[in-house]
Amino acid sequence: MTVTIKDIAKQAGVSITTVSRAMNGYRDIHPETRKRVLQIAEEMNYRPSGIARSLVMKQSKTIGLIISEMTRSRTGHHFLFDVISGVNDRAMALGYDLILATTSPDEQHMVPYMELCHRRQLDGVILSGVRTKDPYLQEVLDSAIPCVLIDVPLLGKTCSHITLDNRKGAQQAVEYLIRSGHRRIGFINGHREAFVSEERLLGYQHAMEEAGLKGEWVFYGDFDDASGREGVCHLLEKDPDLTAFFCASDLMAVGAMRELEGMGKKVPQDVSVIGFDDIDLAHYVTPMLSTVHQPRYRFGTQAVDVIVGMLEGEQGKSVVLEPELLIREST
Amino acid sequence: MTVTIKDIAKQAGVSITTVSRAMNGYRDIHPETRKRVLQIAEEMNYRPSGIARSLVMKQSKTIGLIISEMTRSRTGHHFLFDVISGVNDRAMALGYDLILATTSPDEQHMVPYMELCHRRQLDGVILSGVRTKDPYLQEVLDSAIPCVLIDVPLLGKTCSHITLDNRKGAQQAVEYLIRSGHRRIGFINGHREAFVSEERLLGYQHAMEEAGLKGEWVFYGDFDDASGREGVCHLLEKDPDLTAFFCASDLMAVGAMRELEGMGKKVPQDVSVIGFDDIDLAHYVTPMLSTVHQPRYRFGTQAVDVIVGMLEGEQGKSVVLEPELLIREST
DNA sequence: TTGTACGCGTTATCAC
DNA sequence: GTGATAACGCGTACAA
Repeated sequence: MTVTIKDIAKQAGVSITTVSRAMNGYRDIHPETRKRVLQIAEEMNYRPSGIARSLVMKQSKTIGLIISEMTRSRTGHHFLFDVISGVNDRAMALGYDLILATTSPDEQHMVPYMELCHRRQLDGVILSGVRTKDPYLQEVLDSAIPCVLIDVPLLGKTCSHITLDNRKGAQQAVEYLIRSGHRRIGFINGHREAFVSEERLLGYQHAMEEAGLKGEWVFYGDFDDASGREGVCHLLEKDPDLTAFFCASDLMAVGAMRELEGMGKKVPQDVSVIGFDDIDLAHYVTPMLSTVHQPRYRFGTQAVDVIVGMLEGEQGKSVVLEPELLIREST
Repeated sequence: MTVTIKDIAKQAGVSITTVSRAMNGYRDIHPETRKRVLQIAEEMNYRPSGIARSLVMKQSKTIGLIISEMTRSRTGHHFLFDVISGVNDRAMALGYDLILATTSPDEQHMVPYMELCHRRQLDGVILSGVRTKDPYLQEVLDSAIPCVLIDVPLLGKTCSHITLDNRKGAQQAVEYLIRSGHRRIGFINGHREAFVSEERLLGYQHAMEEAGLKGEWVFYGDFDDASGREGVCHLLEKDPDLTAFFCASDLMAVGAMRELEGMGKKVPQDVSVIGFDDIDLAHYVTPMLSTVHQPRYRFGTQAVDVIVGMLEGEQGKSVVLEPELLIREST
């Protein structure tokens, strides 16, 4: 038997209205009464029902974190955990509960999405892992419920996004390689459906052009280590004289290093490798991987802040975090 | 304006009762009517409110995943992500929503715990990261709501747990080292407040005794790589002739390897190292780490299954998963 | 300062 | 087969 305000009311000899007022800290109530009510509530071990409250208040104090392809891609692991962690911490701190959900790209016809939103009356939603041309992105935009996209640059009245300055990050990495004397630099990118891939490519190209370097050695992988290996093979085949690789993920960078080792090339003596993300792995591998750091945890906390901002009437906005180039042993 | 069954009722010219029946697939309703109602619902883009439903049904179709010290310990990362992933997938598949929450050991006087349970009317709860002597464990046990503990061997009417056969896992690892000819084997354990630590110690001791080995070289760390390094120093100081280390986590094992390298010892030529967990990192480091595999994802899926089982009236039970020794390059 | 009464969106129990 | 109507637990005009 869960105890409700009605029980408390009876016990305290007042009406439920009074109990409700006491609980919610209204001032137009006799201090004596409030004290008594509060004490009785305490004694009876009363716990308010968020469910009932949501129903009448029309807001659930809940935000949803929807992740695309969470399980499928081993890749996401390192990135996602910190994002989840950040979202969770910030949401809790602000008094929101967090509902976690996932979609596969196939079934994400917005059906499960909108359904979840209404079913749980989500106050706001954070989307991660969405591909640029996901069919239901438009629906998200049209929807009235505030949402923030991670790494997808959509903007709307109730739609914000948060991302890293990927172009700048890539540019810094490549510029560093160039300053280190490299001229023939391969770029192992992520898949084409990721917005970040476009941006990182732009950064790569820009840095190369600025330095007056002509060639363009680009391979499209899938962010995982296997495609890092592929990338090395593929690019080296096109040009055996490459002396450096910039990879769009640490996992691909590690794969690249392993492949290079297998081919008898030393990192960083013979060829330099630089990654992207700065996952834990980056400083556990040998040689320790130079990389572009992403403040993943902050992606999460900021996402929540942006949502709450929109809940308070702010327009959708664009948050761009700063990358940070970390030089370790692989360059 | 969210559309409710009332709107549909009006539109269809029937009562809300009929609508409700149509939606929930009752049979005592005219096929024609049901069809019409369903179609109108579809047209109006109706989404049922789980909130309202929960209120009257007294069950929310929601399970909570409560993680202790999620952010604080970098250690948990690799273990937790897969657990979360498993819980999420299985919960979704079974029609449950997942609420994620965290506690710090300081403030976990059950207040936030029980509060969350009632606030969201959780049908069941999964706890991870709890330390053996957390004060509020008892409360969890007493509570009427079904819960399953991960890696804490409590049992009750509505309380199950799920864990690995840690003793066997440790034993297998140490036995392997012994079979490989090692006699002086150090054990770098996790902290004392973890149940798994006790079990792994037992496994280590058992294997040593079985082989008639007398010495016992044990160090208590904290599961992270830093304490792996410490462990090596500490134990080697006590006995410079140790030729192998069994570590209660992969992270500690990696730390141990790094420390050994720093001391000029080759792994595995001079000394063998074996870890526990089988996190991704294990096969990215050089040399690739031999370790005891934990089916983390299954921890998650099983946990959900157990909860649902209890929801259907089953008693609390104990699920023990099988470890698997993975031999790679560090031994 | 306090109480009455209504509504939030559903399901369930009755009648009809 | 279908429709009132009463819950579910809470917030809140409006009265008193």
